[in-house]
Amino acid sequence: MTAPLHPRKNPRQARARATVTAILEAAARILVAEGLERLTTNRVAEVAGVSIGTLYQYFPTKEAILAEILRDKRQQLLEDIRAATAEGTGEGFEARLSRLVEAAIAHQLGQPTLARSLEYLDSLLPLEAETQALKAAILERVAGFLARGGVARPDESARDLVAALRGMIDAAGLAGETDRAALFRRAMRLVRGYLDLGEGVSR
Amino acid sequence: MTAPLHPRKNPRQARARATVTAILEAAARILVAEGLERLTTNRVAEVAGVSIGTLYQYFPTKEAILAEILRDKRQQLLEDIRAATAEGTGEGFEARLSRLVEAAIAHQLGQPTLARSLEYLDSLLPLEAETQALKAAILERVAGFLARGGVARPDESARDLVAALRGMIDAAGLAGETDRAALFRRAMRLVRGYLDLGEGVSR
Amino acid sequence: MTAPLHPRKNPRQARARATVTAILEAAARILVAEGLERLTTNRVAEVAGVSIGTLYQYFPTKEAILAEILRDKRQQLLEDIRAATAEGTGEGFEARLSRLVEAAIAHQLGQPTLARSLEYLDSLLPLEAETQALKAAILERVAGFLARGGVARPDESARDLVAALRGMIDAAGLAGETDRAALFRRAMRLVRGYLDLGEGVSR
Amino acid sequence: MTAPLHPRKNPRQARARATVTAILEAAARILVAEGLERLTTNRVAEVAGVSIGTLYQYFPTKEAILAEILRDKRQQLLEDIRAATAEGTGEGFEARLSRLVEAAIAHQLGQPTLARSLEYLDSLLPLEAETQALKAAILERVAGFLARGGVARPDESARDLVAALRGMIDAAGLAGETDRAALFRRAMRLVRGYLDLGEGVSR
DNA sequence: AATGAATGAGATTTCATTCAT
DNA sequence: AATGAATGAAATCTCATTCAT
Repeated sequence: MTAPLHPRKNPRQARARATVTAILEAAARILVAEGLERLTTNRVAEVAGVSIGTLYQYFPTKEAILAEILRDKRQQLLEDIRAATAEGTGEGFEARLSRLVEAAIAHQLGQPTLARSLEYLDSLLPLEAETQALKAAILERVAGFLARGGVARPDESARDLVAALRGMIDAAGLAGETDRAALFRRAMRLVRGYLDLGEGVSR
Repeated sequence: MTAPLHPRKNPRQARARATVTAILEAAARILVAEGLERLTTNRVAEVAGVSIGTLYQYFPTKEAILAEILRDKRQQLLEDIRAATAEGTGEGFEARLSRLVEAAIAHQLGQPTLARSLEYLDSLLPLEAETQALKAAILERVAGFLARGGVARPDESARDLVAALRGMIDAAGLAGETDRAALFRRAMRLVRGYLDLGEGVSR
Repeated sequence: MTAPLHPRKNPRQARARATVTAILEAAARILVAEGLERLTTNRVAEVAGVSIGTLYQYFPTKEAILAEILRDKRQQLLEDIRAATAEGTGEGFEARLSRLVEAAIAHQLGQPTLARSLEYLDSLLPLEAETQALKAAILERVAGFLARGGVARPDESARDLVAALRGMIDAAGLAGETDRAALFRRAMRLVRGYLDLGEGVSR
Repeated sequence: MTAPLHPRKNPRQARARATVTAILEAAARILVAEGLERLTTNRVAEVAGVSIGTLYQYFPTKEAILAEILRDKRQQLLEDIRAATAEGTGEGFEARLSRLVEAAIAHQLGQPTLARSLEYLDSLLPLEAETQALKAAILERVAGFLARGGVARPDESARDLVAALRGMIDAAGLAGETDRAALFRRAMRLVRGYLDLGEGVSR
């Protein structure tokens, strides 16, 4: 129930690191192609080309594998958001906002099955602190950015916008939409509208 | 996989109807309280107070039960949307839009676990035609409403708005928000902004 | 860890009761013939002639099966001891003592592997209250009997005698001894000696 | 099953001897603290501070480790019994008997978990010849001692007494008894009674 | 119509042991 | 001599579904 979601061993040798990578990639591949319910530890091991015993050397439970993937994805998103909202680039608020929305689209549009599965996972597992912290850090970063842009109630706004964007991008992905530029324009309209930024040039 | 998702029998007698209702309510209750992965057919039967054999008299598979619940929910949402967007009430576009958003909040905010589970189910199952048709009908109805309001690309806009609203309301529910009026105001801001309706009186 | 050791279902139909009996008998048979470490749930189901699923309908864990067997054995021993030490039969202390020793031999000598396994189990499992209570009841009954016979420190003496007797009978069984009369005479010598009863006629 | 239970290598070098000792001590420690079922070869290696590969350099199977521990314990008991029953010390039969019982208590009372596990092991494994021979040697030594004291059927008596004593001491240990002097008095009563030695001064 | 006993494929996980380095 | 990554048979247990009554 409160089983550890952390990896079991820190792989020391190069071979071991390759094995861990293979397992994570295999699991992600299955998630992308078939979804959560088709992902079994046996299948992960098989796709990764390792034995089931090896898988369990590095991950104490199936959930630990999934948690690791989710953590990786979130970590990556957080870094993209940091880059998009970084200070001192000479860019204005709106330019940064654009890059934020672009990052969200890049993060989500490619693999809707994976994104959906991970999101469902998040509500499913009593996720360990670090992954929850990443989620909080993402919201915090966005809220900070909004606050510097003069937005009222930045925490609430960050939550609203992140969730609305995710919903919209996810639906577009499921509907098979691939024109990122068009999606970006609509997403910007949504965000700017919520923030009462007026017409803007990016329209 | 290609098993029929329709109920096996058309319950004609009162007792049979009561049994079907009990099963659906039991399943919904489990979904609300514990989520999809804790829902087993044996548990549904137990909670419903019928035997597992009886359950399978009325539903050919577990998925059929879930599909029925999803169908019911969607049917209800469709009707609420129809009522909100009905013509000839003397109301204007914006008033109807408000009622649409209110319907969405009413539909989603109460039971986030249930809503999440059903949404995940939707992406999970090869859902049967009728349920998919309901989803399409909902989008179509919203698109028609938007078109009558002069919105360009109504299909795309309907999909965007429904998805963004769902994401935002869902996140608010998970975050424990209960102030519907405040949520409504922000949702309206989102929708009006996307539709470029200008400031408005926010109702 | 603290999983329930009680049966899962109370079998209502005759068939179900027969199944439970078959499972318990199969487990006991494996214990007698091969010992604890060869006993697996799959083997128990196979020997019982039921499917593994059926086994788990009635017993939540492997330990629950073993606990039930141990409980049954103890219950039976307790009843034999009660009969042996019952009041109002007109018998004297020594005659009852003889019957007590006879009961111990009858209980233990036949199936040394079973007895050893169950004893080891006892120290292994955090056995549930009822089984522990039976153990205590047995000691209490013997202690009460000794007290009525004028023995000092009856609790301590009961524990000593029960344990010493069990050890001796167990060793005799393992060594292949089958002459119960001879074993009985030595056991009586042990017990009478410990109790300082002098030569006695039963020698 | 028919695998050799002897160590694989004769550790000639000091380091190798230290490794073997570390492994045996680690296994014993786990046995004392957690019992047989928690003892795994990987855990033994970890606790011993060596790699699993190294462990298998010195012991062909897990059982070989356990057999070695049992052999050591038995060897030690045999030596204690030899010392207790040695001739030419000017002591009489009863004094030697006392020292025998003291040796048994010293051997068994301290670590009931270890003792239980080893005893169970004995009945479990097809133990290798040397360990069985030690067991026989112990009984033989006790039987010889009893024979010199004029006891009839010395082999049988040795088996009975050793087993009864072990049972009694084991139960006292499990019950948490720590007063060795009191236990010794009762043990002597048991032994003297069985041997018909009369009241005695109980030392 | 209803029951509930029974099924068994399949999932997760462990652990003694091997072998390339 | 030592390491530790890798193996895979085998164990426990679940749960959707069937079918005799």
